Amino acid sequence: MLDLKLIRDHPKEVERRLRTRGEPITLDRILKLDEERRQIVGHVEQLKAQRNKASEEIGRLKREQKERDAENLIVEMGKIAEEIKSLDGKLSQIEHELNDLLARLPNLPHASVPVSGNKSDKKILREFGRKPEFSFPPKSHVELGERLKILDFPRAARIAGSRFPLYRGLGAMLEMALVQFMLRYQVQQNNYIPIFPPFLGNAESFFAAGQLPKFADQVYFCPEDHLYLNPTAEILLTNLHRDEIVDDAELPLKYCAYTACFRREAGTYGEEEKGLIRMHQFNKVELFKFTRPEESYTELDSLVEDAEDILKELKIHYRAALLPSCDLGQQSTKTIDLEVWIPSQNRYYEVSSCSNCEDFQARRGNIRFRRAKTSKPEYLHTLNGSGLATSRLFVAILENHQQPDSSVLVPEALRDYLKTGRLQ
RNA sequence: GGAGGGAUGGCUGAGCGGACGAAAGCGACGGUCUUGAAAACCGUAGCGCGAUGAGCGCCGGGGGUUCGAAUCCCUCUCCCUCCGCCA
Repeated sequence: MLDLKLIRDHPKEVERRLRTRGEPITLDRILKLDEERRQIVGHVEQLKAQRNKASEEIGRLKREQKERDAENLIVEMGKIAEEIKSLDGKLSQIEHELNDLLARLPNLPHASVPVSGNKSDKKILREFGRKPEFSFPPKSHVELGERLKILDFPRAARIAGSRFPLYRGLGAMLEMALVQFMLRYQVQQNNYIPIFPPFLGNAESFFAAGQLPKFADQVYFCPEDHLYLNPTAEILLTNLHRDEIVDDAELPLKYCAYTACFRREAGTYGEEEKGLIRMHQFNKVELFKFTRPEESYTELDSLVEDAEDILKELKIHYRAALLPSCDLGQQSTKTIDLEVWIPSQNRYYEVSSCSNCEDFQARRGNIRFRRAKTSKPEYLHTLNGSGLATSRLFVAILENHQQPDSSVLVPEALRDYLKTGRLQ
């Protein structure tokens, strides 16, 4: 959520920056509603002041047994009460629409973000390793998974439907090993506090993180219980400190969490997204930070590096890309993606997306901190990043480390978990 | 799923229609005292809108009754106790 004051004071500037996202955003309606609201508020507050004074007077008169004077005043106030009621009604209507419009506005892109309407205009920041070279035609993870009997899409479809994963045998072990390894690494090497959160959340939580109201159609919802299934632990972790004033001495707070993630993926198709690439359910270890405003961008850089550590440990070729303005998620001011090489498709795929949301979520969730005992609470900044999504990592490991005989070499870092160096 | 009891400031907890933005205690902050600290004593202090003013709003959320609601009514959410069911 953007600060309404900022919109009011610099409407043209805000509009221009929002439009770099490539959406035809206009603030006219918001500005008009804000103006109307302020007018009515002025009027109704005046009436309420009058009412408060009279009510006090009535109380005093009754105590002094001046029933008749009190009675007169009560009759007089009846009219004002009605007027207040009608104005309050109008006001809540206006505020409802205003808040809804505000809640759907995306965050302002950061100055360092490349301005472009073309998603391929990302800036490659750095690469690690190089594309593997094969002396044989490399197979896709789908084919490898079938041969090794570690992935079973037909049976997953029987149980739940298309786009659900089913890992079997060493496949199941590998998936769990990745989760274990990543969680342990981030906790022990990079000092994140591990969290095992609920996998469902309420509407308030989904609103605070920015998922609601705009993206309601992308999440699974249990209407009987008013609960939403977790699409990313970012949402759950954002709400760890909702409606709290965090102690300044604790900042920056670094959390990581494993969760299964569920997404409806409504409206996504694509021949190339075969196998595990885009699922309704996948596993992810999430990194999350609450920081002071002035340190959030250096913390974003270190968060990206923390996620990169995992790919380096697993010896997978990847690149880090700064996304252009048109490719930013609604709550993000700046996003850096990590993309791994997928040989069978001859292209890179995102396995991590690290974003600074500045105070966008903090404002929605009322998450603040206090610099000193006596100072005013301020909104803090929230950052999130995958560290990493296992399902796509699983694909990268299979395809990048495959051998001529269709076996797959297990990266050193995972061998202790699997008790074997090779999937075959 | 059934039956009850709750939700008040950083915390504990009183208030149950008018002098209440809210007693009291603890904690916090400032001061006095002290070589320093503790104790004691004195003082300050909630959050939001608004201009650091006036004013308005906020006692779990939403709605209602009333001239006036922390207080009465309806509804939702959450927590606790008991019964039932269950990994």
